[in-house]
Amino acid sequence: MSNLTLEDIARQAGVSRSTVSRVLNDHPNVREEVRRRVLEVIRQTGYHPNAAARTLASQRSLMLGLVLPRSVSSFFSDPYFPRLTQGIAQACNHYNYTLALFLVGSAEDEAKIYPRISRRGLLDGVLLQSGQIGDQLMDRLLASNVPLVVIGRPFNPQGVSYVDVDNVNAAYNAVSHLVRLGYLRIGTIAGPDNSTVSIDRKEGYMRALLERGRKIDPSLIVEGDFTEIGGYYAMQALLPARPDAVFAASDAMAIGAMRAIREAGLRIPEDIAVVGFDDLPFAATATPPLTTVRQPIAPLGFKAVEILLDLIENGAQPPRRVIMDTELVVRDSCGALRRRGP
Amino acid sequence: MSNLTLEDIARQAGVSRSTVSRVLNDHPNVREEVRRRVLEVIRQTGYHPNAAARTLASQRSLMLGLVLPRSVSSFFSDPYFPRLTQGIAQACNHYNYTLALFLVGSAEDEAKIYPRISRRGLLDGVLLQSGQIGDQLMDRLLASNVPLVVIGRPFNPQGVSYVDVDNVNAAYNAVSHLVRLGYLRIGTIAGPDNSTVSIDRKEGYMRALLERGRKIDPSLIVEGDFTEIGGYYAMQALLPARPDAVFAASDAMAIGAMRAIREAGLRIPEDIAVVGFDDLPFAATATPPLTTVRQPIAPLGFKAVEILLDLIENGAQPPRRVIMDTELVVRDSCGALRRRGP
DNA sequence: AAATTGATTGGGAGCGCTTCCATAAAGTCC
DNA sequence: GGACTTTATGGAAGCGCTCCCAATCAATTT
Repeated sequence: MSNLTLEDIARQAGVSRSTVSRVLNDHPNVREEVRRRVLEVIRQTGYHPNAAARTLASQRSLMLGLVLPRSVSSFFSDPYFPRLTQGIAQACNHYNYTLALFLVGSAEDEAKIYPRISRRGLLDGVLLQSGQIGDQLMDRLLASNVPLVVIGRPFNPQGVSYVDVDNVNAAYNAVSHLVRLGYLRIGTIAGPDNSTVSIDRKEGYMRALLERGRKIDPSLIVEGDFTEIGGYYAMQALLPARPDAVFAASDAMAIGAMRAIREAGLRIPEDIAVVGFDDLPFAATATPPLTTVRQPIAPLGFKAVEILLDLIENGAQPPRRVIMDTELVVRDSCGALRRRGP
Repeated sequence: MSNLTLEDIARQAGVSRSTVSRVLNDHPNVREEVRRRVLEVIRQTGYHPNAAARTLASQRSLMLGLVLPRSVSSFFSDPYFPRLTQGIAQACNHYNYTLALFLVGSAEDEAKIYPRISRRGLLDGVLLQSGQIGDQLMDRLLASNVPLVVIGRPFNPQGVSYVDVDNVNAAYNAVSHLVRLGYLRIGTIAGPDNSTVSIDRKEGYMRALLERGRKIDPSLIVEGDFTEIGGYYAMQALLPARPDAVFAASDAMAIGAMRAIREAGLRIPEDIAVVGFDDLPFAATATPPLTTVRQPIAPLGFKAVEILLDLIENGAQPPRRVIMDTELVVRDSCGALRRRGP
């Protein structure tokens, strides 16, 4: 269709290339009549400026990268990531940026992807889902000087801009709620110990218990991997410890836990109460409906983009930090609607 | 870090720009010793070629676009899309392409996104999830002459390359299975009538019944929207027609239907058997485990990329078509394991 | 030994845009 | 009404790469 160039448009509109460029970029100082004439030619010819040429000349690609590291690339088994991606994509649309998606599936992928990310002239900035502790990717990106926003607090946050929710506090509130309802043996299905999310949520769990003078019983703490099936196995491992309530560090794990509880012939919440984390759509329609911590996943992604654009515009110093609020959504699975706390 | 250019590398290695370029692009006819010397300088300096300049000079961006149209942007509520995206991303990694993701969330988004997609010099090709019938996007893309592969048969497939599964046949097999099990009032929760997937699956449903001399009872056909909640409401609408089996056009809807059935105080599969479509991970862990049609979602995405690269390489004529196989996965929800067919 | 071939290398012309600078035209001021 | 701004436009120099073409030189052929 259009192998047209600025030059062609300029000729047809009887102006110079510069003027067409000004029109294209909404620069002031173009006579209204000229602007109209140029726009008309553009419309008629169906001209679209060449992105690569623009990027090369202006040194801005209007493109952001979203990197989902290997450790989380089981990924699309947890609806958290699609939601996040959606929020990010919305923000990109809104601010007229293009989103490049990098799913790191393997070490091999990582080797291939990294040069592409750090290649100059491709991305104006990078969003990185924080992964495992010890993941090299963040350090490499940081070193490459690309504007970078991390989603989820990195283990080593010096100089890094990131967005997150206050996981400690959120978990603290959820578990406190169980304590108030009078449960005595409250367990937790934590995430893998090598991520800050997991650590923070477990921390909140422990703090809620300790503050009420409860002891921490290690047999009531098991580790899952944020997936349904992981929660299922974790719950099976937890059952012998006879918990009367469980705080799962993700909704997916909570659903798995509920399946394990039912299969063991126990009732929710009468025998074991369950609280999750995320408030994904299926939490509300689970049987029974899941009490859970709502975190604003898509808004988190949206905000991350806004911060990234700020970094691109105004430099990365000082690092920006945004902590978003969570909310405990009380439904049936915690027994609050049936039981009275002390 | 690197505002280095080819020129700098050339100077440091004592060769010309051309030679460095040859090394970078694995051209033959570079003396082994020179190649090594150049690579060493590149390694030492941490040089990465500028993507925009490359694209501009070579007229290839090594970037593909994935467009998910508005009609499916409820999107991440159905795990189908994440899976598909994953398959596509894998293929992109494998073939060293970068993936740009375009989630069309609104009419406004579409207006903003379309120019970006058709802007020359950004994408070498486009993957489009087929959306509603009458969606303009495909026609516009087709008209813009970008290499294009559609995922899911488009309503008007002339000249279009696409990948799909044989939905008619897959549905036919699923419903035939229910017929063989002896169910007499087999209903279906179809997808919205404005997409080819829905039409094909409904077609397969009807064909399976008609071929066995059954009548089509319109009250046994209701429409969902491929979501869990849509399936839930559809099932509620279906209950008065007293079906003894239901074929849902997606697993998400099947899950919703099962919830509605349970809430009505009926048992699965004793009172109503359920069959889904997709075989998403949660199908296996549903209660009872869901009998469903497995379609190779990620491989479909992978294949779509391969076809697209073929189009880019060898031209779009003739259009390529790939239909992948499905498989009926028999679990508990259809009652096959308890009941004997005639 | 002259001619031909083939493998290497360098030079230079773009790719299609942005943006700085110079220039021209049109106001503005006392 | 001349000196000075302000506004609008064109020209040209890149942005950093690829790739064609010509040049060089060694190896091979006749």
